Amino acid sequence: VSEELKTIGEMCAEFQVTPRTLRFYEAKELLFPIREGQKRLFTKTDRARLKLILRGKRFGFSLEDIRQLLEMYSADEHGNSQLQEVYSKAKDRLSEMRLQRDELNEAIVDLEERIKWGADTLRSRGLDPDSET
Amino acid sequence: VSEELKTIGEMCAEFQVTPRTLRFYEAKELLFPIREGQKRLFTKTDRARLKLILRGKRFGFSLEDIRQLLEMYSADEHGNSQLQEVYSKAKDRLSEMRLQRDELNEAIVDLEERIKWGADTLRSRGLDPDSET
DNA sequence: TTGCTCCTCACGTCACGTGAGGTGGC
DNA sequence: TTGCTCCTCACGTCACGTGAGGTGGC
Repeated sequence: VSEELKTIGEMCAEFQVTPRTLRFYEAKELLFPIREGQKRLFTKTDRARLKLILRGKRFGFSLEDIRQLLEMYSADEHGNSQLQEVYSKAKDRLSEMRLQRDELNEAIVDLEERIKWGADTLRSRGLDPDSET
Repeated sequence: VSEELKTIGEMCAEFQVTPRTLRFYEAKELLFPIREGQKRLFTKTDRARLKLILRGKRFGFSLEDIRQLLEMYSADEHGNSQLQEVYSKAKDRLSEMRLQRDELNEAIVDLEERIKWGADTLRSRGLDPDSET
């Protein structure tokens, strides 16, 4: 189809990243856009990989971790033990994320209390906590 | 009491950080250990602050963000306008944290699905997903 | 010609890691 | 003297941010 390849600008718009980030990922061998002279043209595969990269980053993986994971995905057909490893790493990550969510909830409650205290303190000094001044 | 003050080594053991990290936080004015000549002695207050620093970091806040939050927790001494400012910044942080919690929940659901998919794929290849090998 | 998007260096930043080389007290 | 812990530079690293200076096509 005519819209198979995307420019760096189109990629940035679609994935909410900067050009620097995409060039950086290419330098780190996470993406492999077609080179038309100097210009880069990103394929469907690049877009799929970028999606996984950004997701991996949200899960707290380093780019090097992600690069290895992407290699495993491409060696999908012959990589049983590799898939096992990714699977078990993902499970570890999941429990870490659940822990982090619980801590985050605690911290939110904690900060809410502190903010209430701040508002009370300001009011006790005759001030309006939420004034625009 | 006699165990009020802790050395950098004791702090590192208690909080699972390196000496470099504690010195770095002091340089960035997040911690204020007593200086006995060259040596540092960390107070109860430093320990309370470090706890909050490490928690903030797990939530992805920058050290500068955290420094401002810490001011909120010791805002008693500050003037009215200072307290106002810290109060409104804390409210900003709170909404960021709520956003982050929502994103984290999304990511958890996302990863749970992928893990299920991985387990199914492994089983379809006649493998036990949760084997120890 | 003017705008727009793209490019390549290459230095800056943030939060530390990691030696190098030295001090002080049991 | 030997170990141990502490210290101060100061360069290295990771994941980019941010100009500087230039190209190519509508």
